Amino acid sequence: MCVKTIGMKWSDLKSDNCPIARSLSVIGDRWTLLILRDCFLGKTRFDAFQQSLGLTRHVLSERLAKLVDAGVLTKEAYTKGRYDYRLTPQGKALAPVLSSLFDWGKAHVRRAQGSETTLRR
Amino acid sequence: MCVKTIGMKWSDLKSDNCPIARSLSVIGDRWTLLILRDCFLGKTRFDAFQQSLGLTRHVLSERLAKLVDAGVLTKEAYTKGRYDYRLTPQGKALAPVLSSLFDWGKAHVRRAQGSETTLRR
DNA sequence: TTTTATCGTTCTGATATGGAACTTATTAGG
DNA sequence: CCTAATAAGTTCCATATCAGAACGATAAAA
Repeated sequence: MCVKTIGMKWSDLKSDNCPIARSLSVIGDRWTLLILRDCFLGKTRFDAFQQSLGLTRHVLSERLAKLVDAGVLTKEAYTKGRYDYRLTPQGKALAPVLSSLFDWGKAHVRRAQGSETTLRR
Repeated sequence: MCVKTIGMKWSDLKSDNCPIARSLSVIGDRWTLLILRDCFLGKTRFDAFQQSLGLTRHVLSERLAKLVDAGVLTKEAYTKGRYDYRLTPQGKALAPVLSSLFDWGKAHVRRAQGSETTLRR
């Protein structure tokens, strides 16, 4: 199934023989799957992601660029300098991944105490 | 489905309302899903994971401890100071997650050029 | 008894992330 | 028309995390 490699780094995953590793090379970075979750929920804009997730603009910018580069999202200007990010067919094909994560989280991970903040800014 | 929170950090995910976010609080760290893949492939020991993945002992140690703490793996001494890590039922329930990642990677992520190292140490 | 294997911890330098301010262009309001 | 508010980043710096290597402690093997 998967072949042993030596001294592999996280950034080398994209050339791994294992499809799981290659998937993670695209969507395995911190925040990326949550960005995609928001995409499935209909969000398309930079600020919408940023406000929903609370990650920094810098990281969001990098993650979106990587997803566009990987063909998971498209970036289209709806007017000059403002963009919509939308799932490509390849991105939509991630539905089972998010779905299985949803199921597992619901069944097996209890909510920890802490900020129940439903607050909006 | 998921509730907006403000100024959320990665470490706050465990108290998020969204099951996907809570799943990622447990298995969303770098390397964690690859460690679990190896568990599904029958590996049980520290060095086996380390040699397979090439991550540092420090990070591996931390990830394993977190997975044990979360109830995804058990840590059992097979002799003093040496351990087997095995999937709990909760851990085995992650099979659909890995399966969907496998399918998506196989269908949608081409192998990049680069170290095709099938070498062993 | 010396060596080797296992399972870590510690140290140091590199990389990634968080937080905030700053840019540039675009609408919206008066 | 002028000003303010949005949108989508970029830049800067402090902190957190990671990679690489060395160090320890215990246990099995030679």
